[in-house]
Amino acid sequence: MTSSRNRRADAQRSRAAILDAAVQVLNTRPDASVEAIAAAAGVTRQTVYAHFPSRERLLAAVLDRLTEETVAEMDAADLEVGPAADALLRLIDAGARTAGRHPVLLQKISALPVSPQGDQERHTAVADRLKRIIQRGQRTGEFDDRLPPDWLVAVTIKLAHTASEERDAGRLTGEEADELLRTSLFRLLGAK
Amino acid sequence: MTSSRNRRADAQRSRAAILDAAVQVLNTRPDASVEAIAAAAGVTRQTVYAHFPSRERLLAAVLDRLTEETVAEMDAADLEVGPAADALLRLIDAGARTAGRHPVLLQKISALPVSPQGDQERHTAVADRLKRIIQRGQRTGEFDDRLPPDWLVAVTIKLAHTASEERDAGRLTGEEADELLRTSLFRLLGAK
DNA sequence: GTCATCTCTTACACCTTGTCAAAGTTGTTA
DNA sequence: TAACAACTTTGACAAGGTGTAAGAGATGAC
Repeated sequence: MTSSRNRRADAQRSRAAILDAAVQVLNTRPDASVEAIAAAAGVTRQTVYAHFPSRERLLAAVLDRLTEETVAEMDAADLEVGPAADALLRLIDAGARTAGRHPVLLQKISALPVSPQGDQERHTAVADRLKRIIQRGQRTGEFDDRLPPDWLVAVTIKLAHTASEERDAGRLTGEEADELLRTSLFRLLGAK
Repeated sequence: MTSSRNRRADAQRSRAAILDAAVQVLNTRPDASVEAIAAAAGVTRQTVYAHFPSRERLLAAVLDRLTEETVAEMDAADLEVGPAADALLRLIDAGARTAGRHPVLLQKISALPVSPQGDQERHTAVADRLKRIIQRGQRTGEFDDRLPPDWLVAVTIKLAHTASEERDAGRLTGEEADELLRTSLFRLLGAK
């Protein structure tokens, strides 16, 4: 739904290089300067400003890119197929995998002053897919339907984050985190 | 366990004024400059630096103060008394009340580059109280004991945050949020 | 090959953090 | 109450960040 209509191939390459560099640099140093990002992209700071009007908008574009990545990986996971519980776990796994590739970035940047509106759009992109699975599970009776889907969506995302954090902090192994997350989710959803 | 040994009354007043101002200013503008905070405290920027070696340490001190506040309110809630489920709800209520007084600040600052160590200490202060209740509930059979207390602590905190956010975002009323939180927590804890 | 587009260089204004030194002021203590 | 130490203020500085601007140079598109 966007942008690059009639842009020179040159410009598109620059934009992509900047975004790539931003993802990489910000992932190890979330407060990196525009200068540093430009340098990593092999470009001048002014060129960055030619593509993104401000640092904030650049960060927003980075988040958009990561969200697209995540959504794509989720959509490759055949969410409409099989038991809702399995689809749910596949979706969470897809999300965790892409998020795991950019741990620092997602941890630090997501909580920063980006746009509240864009934040909403990014959120709904993945939330919608989650909601569809939960609703399907409630329709088929796999999940209890006494809790509203929107609430369960929010809670599921938070639980997944919790599991990731506990694993990253070394308080749980990967298997422990997976198991606890699965058990907790099923209790919440009233699965089975 | 700290600091102000033999400090002039003057200095203590300044320090308190700075922290008060910081809480107030940062709550409406989380990225306020040290200058702005100093001005709100009726003090020069250099005076702030006389008390706190850096902006970061000032923010850490602010978080410490809010944590103390929260912990105090929690300890006033008779957590060792009555059914664990009730104590749990009282604790969450105490936390939500103090956190509700500084919504922006807690939302934005907590995720910022403060110290990872101090962050841990702050976290354990409230987590310990939560953990004690959960363990008591598991001992008495009020709660299921198949999930480890540390995990349940982390999840409970996250659920409480979720409820607050959904309420703040206008997607739930206060009562709805309370009810959903209660139901979800009890499912997770295997209450009853 | 021309032209519009994109990039680079250089430069600037402004803000913020952190540091320093010297001159004030105020609390404490004798 | 006088003297001293502790605290605050004023003024100034360096370093580094964001955002803007103009003009010269390079390069893709047609």
